[in-house]
Amino acid sequence: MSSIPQNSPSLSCLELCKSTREMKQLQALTMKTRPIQIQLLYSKIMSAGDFSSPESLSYARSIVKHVESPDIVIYNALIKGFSGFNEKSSSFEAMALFKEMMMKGLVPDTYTLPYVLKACAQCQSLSHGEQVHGHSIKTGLSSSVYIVNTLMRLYAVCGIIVSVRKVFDYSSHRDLVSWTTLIQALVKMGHAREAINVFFQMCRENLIADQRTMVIVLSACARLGDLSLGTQIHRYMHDNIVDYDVFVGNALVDMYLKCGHATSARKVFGEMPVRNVVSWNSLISGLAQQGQFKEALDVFYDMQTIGLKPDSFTLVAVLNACANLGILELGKWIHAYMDKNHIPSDGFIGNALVDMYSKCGSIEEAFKVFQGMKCRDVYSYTAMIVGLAMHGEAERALQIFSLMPQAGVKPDEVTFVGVLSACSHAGLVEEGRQHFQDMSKVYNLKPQTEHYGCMVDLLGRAGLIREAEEFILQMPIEPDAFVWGALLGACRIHTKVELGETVMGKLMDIEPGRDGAYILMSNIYSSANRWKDALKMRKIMKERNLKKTPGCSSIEVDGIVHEFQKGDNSHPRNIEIRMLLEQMALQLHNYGHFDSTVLPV
DNA sequence: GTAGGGTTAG
Repeated sequence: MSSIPQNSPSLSCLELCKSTREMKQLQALTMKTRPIQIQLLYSKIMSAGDFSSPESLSYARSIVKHVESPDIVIYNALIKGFSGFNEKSSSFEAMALFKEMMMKGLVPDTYTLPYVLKACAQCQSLSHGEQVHGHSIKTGLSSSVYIVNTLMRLYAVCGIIVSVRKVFDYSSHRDLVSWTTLIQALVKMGHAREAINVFFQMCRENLIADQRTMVIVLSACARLGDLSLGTQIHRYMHDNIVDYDVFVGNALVDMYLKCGHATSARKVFGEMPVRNVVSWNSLISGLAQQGQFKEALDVFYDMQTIGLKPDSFTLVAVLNACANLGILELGKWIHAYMDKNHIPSDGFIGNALVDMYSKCGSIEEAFKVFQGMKCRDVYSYTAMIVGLAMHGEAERALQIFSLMPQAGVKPDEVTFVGVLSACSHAGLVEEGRQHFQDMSKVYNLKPQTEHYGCMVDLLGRAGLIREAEEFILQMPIEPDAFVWGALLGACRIHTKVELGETVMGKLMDIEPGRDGAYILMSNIYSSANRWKDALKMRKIMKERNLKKTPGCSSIEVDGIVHEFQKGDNSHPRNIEIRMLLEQMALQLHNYGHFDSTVLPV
């Protein structure tokens, strides 16, 4: 390059270029004249840093093909450029360039390797990454802390925690980024407790965390749902004067909610000097996860009021709240909003939509969304199957299930809860048995108590009480209240007093403080005309002051949500509602329906 | 010119 005279006309023209387009024109001219100037031109393009689009990068790459001997600076710049896009083809290009430079005998430096490792990480290309790792050891570059950290990152995204740990343990230089990357990798792989231990170890080595470390540590606390730990970390931030930024604030809001402390979450949220859409999403979805659906919607309305545009995370959380409150109107509004803003009903949001429609009683709308989805994953299928089962459409639920293998979607444990409950509702004993068997034999899934409970329910409803009992005795895991409860339910339907009493004993051992079993048992006695015993059950419940599971329901009429709790008479139109309920119960009674749960209180 | 951050479903 030094051979080019400083007064070269093309160089001075180059100084005047203001855009890639102008440089392209100049390049067309120079290409024909002196090849060496292409390299100069190219260096200029590099320093202009116009790599905002893959197109401009490809263009730069195409120029390099004309350069006789590109140097390491050019390769580094190109590899950096291609590794800067979160796209597989770009990452592959970066890796190809790395190979190319090696073939040309150029020796990568401490800048090259982090760039190319970033590309490997982006497309989770472990084999390429391992080659680069090997290369770094051979050339002695592996002592560079940047290379150590990008190697750890690579193994972390590939999910190989052992290798992350190895690189960390064997490296002579570690900095805050190394520790943070290790902590992050552990959290990601579900070892949150260990991540926290590593954080404390880091503190013992007198390193002070910064915001990025704190965000990850807080996410570990959130995963653990450990409030006292989370609070301790919050205090650490105060003591070490770790400044809040919006990321830290969001992580705190999320942590407090996942630890079940909505008050602190709201306090942090309220004190945040800057909030973004993620802050709002954390609060809304966190409240919904805590079962505070109405509160979640109130926050959503506040967000609307300040004019902040919801994103797909917001919409998923709001749909979740709608589903649980049965607010079809708002759910439909969200759907319309999506259409208007060209948000496709795919992925998380499509699944949330299916769930919302089916829980709000619009099973056909749910089906429409499900059918219109471009890609369906196990969540989509499960939501649809569970929804159909809930609506008593067992045949259709099982039909959807049968489509899963050909779609290449593997059912999981929750899918089978849907499948088995569909069989149970439809009384499909043989089919249920088959699916239960397939669960472990074909799909290699371990049945959990929910699945055993479904089977007991299935057998029990069908009157196969003895078999249901044996089924429980043969369980490889400890039966819980769900399983015994299913058997007690069967005893109620088929008036099995003696067995009911035995099961009742088991349930009292497991869940002595719950009222459900007493109510069922009392109903069993009533069915057997043993009124005295039935009354005794109710009396015991009162005496022991049992924790009542509050029966709760809600309905939305003209945009207003009306919530009802068991024994709650606070609704302004309570009297009218009670009268209507009584009439309905009477009519049901006249039609031969004697279920005590619908009789007037 | 190099590395580490938060929120979503059945």
